[in-house]
Amino acid sequence: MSVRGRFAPSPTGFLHIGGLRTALYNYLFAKHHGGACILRIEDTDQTRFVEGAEENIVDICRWAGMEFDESPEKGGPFGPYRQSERTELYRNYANELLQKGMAYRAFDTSEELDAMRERQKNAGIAAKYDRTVMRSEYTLGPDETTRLLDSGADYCIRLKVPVSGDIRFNDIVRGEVIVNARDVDDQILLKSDGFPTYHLANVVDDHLMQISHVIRGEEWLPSTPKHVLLYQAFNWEMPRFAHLPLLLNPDKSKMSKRFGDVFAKSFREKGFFPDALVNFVALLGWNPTADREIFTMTELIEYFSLEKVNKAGAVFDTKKLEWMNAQYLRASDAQTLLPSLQRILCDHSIEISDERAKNILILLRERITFLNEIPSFGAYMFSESYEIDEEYKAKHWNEEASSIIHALLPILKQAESFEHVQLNETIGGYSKEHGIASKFIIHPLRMILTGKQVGAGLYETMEVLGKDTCINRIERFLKEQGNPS
RNA sequence: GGUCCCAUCGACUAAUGGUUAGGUCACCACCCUUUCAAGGUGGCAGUACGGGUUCGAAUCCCGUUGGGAUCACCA
Repeated sequence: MSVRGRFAPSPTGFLHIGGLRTALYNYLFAKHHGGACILRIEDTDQTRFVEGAEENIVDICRWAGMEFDESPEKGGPFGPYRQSERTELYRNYANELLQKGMAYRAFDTSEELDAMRERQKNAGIAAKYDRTVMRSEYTLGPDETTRLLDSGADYCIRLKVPVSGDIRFNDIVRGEVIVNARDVDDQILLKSDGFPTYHLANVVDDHLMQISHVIRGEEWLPSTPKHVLLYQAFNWEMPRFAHLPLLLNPDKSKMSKRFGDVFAKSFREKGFFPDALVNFVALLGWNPTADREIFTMTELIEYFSLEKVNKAGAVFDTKKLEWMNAQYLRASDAQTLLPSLQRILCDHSIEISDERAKNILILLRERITFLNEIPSFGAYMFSESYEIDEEYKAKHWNEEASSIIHALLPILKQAESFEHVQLNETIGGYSKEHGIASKFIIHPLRMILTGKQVGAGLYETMEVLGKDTCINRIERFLKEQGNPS
């Protein structure tokens, strides 16, 4: 039987980084087995619908390098892939359960339900729907039920959970899980607005869409027994379950906005590369060998296995993510990065040639984490109005430095080549000839040319800056300093 | 609170009964050096606790403790 996985998010907001990892694991697993990964939108809660959420999910997954085999926009043999377009289906299946006596109608109002929970809380017992005392069709009887139905009263359909017996299933990452039916609530399957709840819709769709593996977050583990009961009630073959460990805040609670931005798009906006994010997130809860850190999507697919997924939750360490991004920044082909860099420069109203952008990129990328740091980190590359670090200047600009630079200027002007190797010879030669330690030359020069004490090698920097620019900057600086009065 | 899940350095993890418990991030030191990085070398640091089983336990079993998830006409 072929592997069919699914990512089934609810369009209630921007895609969470945890959601991205769930999508990724589904994708990696399906692709590893040469199977299909489908996207299904679980929009059965009309009250929580958020405009644009579905687009964001699709957009982010594509950005991350995942292309679904079947989806709302792409279609497929088991569509539609939006649950709100399948409501008729769920109603029919709910009715089937009603006929089989595996489900029943309940007429309680939310106030009555609240009161029930209040009573149970006061009595110190677990909150659970009590079909023998609430206004279910069992307490109401057939006549009253029919009368209520005819009068158009609101009702929902609940799952009739057995009063005793074990419910068990085998989870690929957790092993066998056993729950007693007495601890399982009579879950609502069909809401009074005619829409299904997650539980019904997800079981019906996973069956109809022939999903072989349900890979989802650990937060679904407690409701899985309900799903098992549903498969049994329909007499359907169960998919295999795999509940993924949670992504955690630094304090080990479920990763949330409390500790910063957790939307996948925020990481994109900050400037993380999709490959780096995917690489990092893949290694949160799974690791093929632990003797290496950098993997391409193709390699992740090749090595992925659910058996090696960890059980314990994983703290999301932004520092390590940043390190990884820097690794990608350094290892990536400069030519490939060029379009992104040009876009960033364009956003800063900087217009330079590809050739020059590439040189700057190669020069600076060793000391930054994000591509988008280049405009500010390398401000002196793009404008003559870069600022000079006063502290750095105070430290390295004095009479001696002044005379050195004055003496060096004509030499630089005469220099035939401004390639860094040549500059090394020219300036290094001057240094040797006059017995001046090169740092007494390099610091003042760096200060004048870049304004800051952090940056790439000076000769390389000068080469990229170009002879004219360097000479002009030195002359201008000397002029400004020379006549204080 | 009920139910369920989990437990190796600060963090991510490797070691599926036999290792001086390994790697990566972070941190510290040193080297390199032209500043800052990067890179290199080294260091700090862990099997939550208590019982079993076994010749031998991070690994299997039980308990304790701790953490987490979940208990909606949300997903």
